[in-house]
Amino acid sequence: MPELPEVESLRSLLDRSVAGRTIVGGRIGKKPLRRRVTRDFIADVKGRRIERVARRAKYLLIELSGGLVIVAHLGMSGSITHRDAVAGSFGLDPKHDHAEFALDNGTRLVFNDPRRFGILRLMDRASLSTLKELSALGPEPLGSDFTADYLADKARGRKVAIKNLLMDQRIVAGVGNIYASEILLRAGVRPTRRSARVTRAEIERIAKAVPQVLGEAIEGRGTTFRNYLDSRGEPGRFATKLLVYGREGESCVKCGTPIRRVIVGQRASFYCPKCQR
DNA sequence: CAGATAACCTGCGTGC
DNA sequence: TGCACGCAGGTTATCT
Repeated sequence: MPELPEVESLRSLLDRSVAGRTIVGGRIGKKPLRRRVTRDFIADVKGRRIERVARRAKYLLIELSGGLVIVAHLGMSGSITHRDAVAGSFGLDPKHDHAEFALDNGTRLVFNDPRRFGILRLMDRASLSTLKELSALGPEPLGSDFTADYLADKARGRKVAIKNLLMDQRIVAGVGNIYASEILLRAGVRPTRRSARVTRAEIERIAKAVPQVLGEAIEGRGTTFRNYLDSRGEPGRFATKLLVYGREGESCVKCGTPIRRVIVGQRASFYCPKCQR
């Protein structure tokens, strides 16, 4: 479920709550995650300290002492919750807990993912850059190398719909289905437009909207559209700020025109036919 | 090569 | 209540 803002919110919560703690034990579930088989690496992380929690695109990087790092991707339905010894399961079905790390203060980190599209693996920090999934990623959307010039260059000659271009992690890393619709509303561009046909002025508006929308979502601690919860079991606050996503038939907040829903690249997309051309 | 499509999973809401 | 169906915030494999 999570896109960049949800992962970044998780990162910052975890960095404050578990950095400095030592992993004293845990367990890895029997069912493998679908995208990457998770071997039982509890013995390898036991006794190591969590130095910091970082992020690259939608990947969470839990850096451990001794040069190891736990790479986690939440897929469509994953979450990582930080629970104390007496806390419940945060409403998550324990049968989808795939990993649990016990910390030296009696709390634990739990990776839960019903659909098992996520990734959880342990690697050497030094070999992180060789990880295929990470090395293919485009620039961070909140970084200085994601610019209108860059986006214009990537859009040039491309027939793919602009919304698909924004969701292509090799172009820019972190935009997912919800925020792509929100970004294009703010930029005033229909999601179906072929990338090569998007004008320079529109590209500039999109390049500006990307960090704006993602930044505001991070401030709101992400979006809870259905049931996503952060590491404390709390929903994100950005859901109330979604202006088009999930609002088919509702009036556009800017002009009152009914919001439309179309499928672009197999994904539901929402737009205002008047505000977006 | 770019682009389109199917596939990987489980759960939930809807309508009959 | 049960059941079929459509839908879900991601990514990859496999076609044309």
